[in-house]
Amino acid sequence: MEETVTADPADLPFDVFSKACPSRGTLEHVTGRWGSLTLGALHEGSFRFNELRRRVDGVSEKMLSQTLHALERDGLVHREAQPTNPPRVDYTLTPLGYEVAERLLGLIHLMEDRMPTVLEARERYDAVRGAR
Amino acid sequence: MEETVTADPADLPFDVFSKACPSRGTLEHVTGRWGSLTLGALHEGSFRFNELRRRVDGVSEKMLSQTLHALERDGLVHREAQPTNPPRVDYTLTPLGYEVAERLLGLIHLMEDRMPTVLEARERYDAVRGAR
DNA sequence: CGGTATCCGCCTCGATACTG
DNA sequence: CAGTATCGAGGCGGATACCG
Repeated sequence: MEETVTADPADLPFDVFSKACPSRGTLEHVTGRWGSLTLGALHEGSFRFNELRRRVDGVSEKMLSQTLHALERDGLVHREAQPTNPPRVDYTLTPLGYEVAERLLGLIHLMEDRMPTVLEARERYDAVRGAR
Repeated sequence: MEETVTADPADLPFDVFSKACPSRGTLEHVTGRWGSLTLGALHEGSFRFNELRRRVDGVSEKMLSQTLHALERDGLVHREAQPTNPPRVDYTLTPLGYEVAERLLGLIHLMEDRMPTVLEARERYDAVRGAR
């Protein structure tokens, strides 16, 4: 077993395939459109709000704020606010967030790496069905 | 075999953090609500449409169909239809789909394993801010 | 069985304006 | 700078009906 997690999945009480399981919600925060990109960015280090906003191309203030709150609540992101003027807030990953980001980035890099294959597959698919 | 990707990410032309990059779309198919669960299920083997529907608790016919089409178009899922009566269609992962599912499951299992920590973090967060 | 077509509510998301 | 408040459009997704 090359698993680094501690137990056999079948023995765990949390099964993401089950509709009611809270792990599904957290998985959605992590893998969601902005969640994945935010965690990916924070893996590189600490960011301030607007730095993050520029890094994650296309995210709105509202969605970034919402995303950060969800990730903070799940214990993946740490928010450090300094009561200065102008205010300064730094976002970093927690140890758990870092573990999650590692795996997420593995996935992201794999996707980026295999995009030529994906693009070829799309062309083939569209060539057959695209006559629509 | 540790890293199976071939190049340094910085050298690749596909950057998921860029709004216009097609890799972002594929990442969303993979990590999306139903995409991730569908790939996770198919990692266990071949499934027929309604088997999959039962396995992925809560998915509707429409969304499963839509999800499978997107994944097939991206070259992650192979669809094998037998022209029998009644019809029989089997879905399996392509080699690329299998690679992707491996990483995705790594993430999913980590999340399931760490849910106690997540749940604690939520309680702490809600205790402080929940007094709303 | 394995889907597609259509309708439609709701909730996400983006744009804008405003606050500390 | 670091957000919150509000609003309106659109698309996600469920329910239903129907086809091969």
